Amino acid sequence: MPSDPFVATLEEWIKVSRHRLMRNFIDYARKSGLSMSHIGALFHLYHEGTCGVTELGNHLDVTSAAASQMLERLVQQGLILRTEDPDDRRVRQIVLTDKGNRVLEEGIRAQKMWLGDLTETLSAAEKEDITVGLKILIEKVRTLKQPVEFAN
Amino acid sequence: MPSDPFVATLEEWIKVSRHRLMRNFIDYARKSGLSMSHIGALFHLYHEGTCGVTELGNHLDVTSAAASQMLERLVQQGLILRTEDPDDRRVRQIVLTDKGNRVLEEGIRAQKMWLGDLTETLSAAEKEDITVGLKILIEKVRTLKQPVEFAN
DNA sequence: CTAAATAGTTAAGCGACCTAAAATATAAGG
DNA sequence: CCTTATATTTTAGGTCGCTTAACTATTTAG
Repeated sequence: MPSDPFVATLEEWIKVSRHRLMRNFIDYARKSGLSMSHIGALFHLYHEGTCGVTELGNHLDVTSAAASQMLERLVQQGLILRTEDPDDRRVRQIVLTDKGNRVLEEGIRAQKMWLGDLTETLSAAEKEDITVGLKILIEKVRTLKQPVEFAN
Repeated sequence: MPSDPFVATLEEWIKVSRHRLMRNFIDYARKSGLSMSHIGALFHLYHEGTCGVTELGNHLDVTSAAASQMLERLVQQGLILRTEDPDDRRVRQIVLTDKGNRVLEEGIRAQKMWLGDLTETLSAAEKEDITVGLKILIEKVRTLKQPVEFAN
């Protein structure tokens, strides 16, 4: 129970929206047949653009052997592309394919539909008030130091 | 590219916070050693309070045999309790134990820490603006019809 | 009382995914 | 050139989680 009413409101909002995001995420994972590791890998690539096998393994906290095997499956499913780094031929450059990108975007679609439903219940004045607050939040989150090993 | 600036802002906020929530979630899943199904089951119980084996299987989209086996593991880990329904002795009543609750709350803590960091960067006026907007959002989400089979 | 339906568990088999260890290829430093 | 370090893959072996099918227990309907 935080004393700051702002913190209480923010926590409440995160709680409410987390329930929705989690459901979307879990349902999506099951429907797409992707494991936690797969999703972790695809999202890392989605945000980072490219990375090597060992690097991805570190990120997911598995051995490079495990990462190699998992990536092989993703290659076979056509979700990622694995090419040689011309600068250091020991390294593989992993990138999402168009199909991989589409699979991820699909997981995001359910959230957009939810937002659409939400928007319909709001008046113009309410939208304006919310927009003001969210714009501040977005700006601050962007400048906030990232606790994990990569940036947004 | 939505024409409504409100929708654009809301989508942007969800995008920014989703990145953070996903990372928290995936890291948490790996650290706690829980599979996607485990987490799906625990969260269902967290929100619903109790349910039967087959019911949970339907929710997670697996057979009742799979649900039974998974719940057996969760029982052994002390995360859930499985008792007989006195009204229909074929049915089992599944509930979270205190330990199960603690494990879930732990997954939520990382988010609270992030919010704490965020709060420190805000002025009182900014907090006020954000609070106004979020309170509207929370209220609307609460009254929004749930698309899935359960309520918040 | 008996037959059919329902809830859950158990058993066998399979694929996914992880690890450790060995193998392969490349790079970097004397 | 030779050694050592680095990046990845392959192999062998174990555990997990899923399915189908068979089985037990209980309830419901006739």
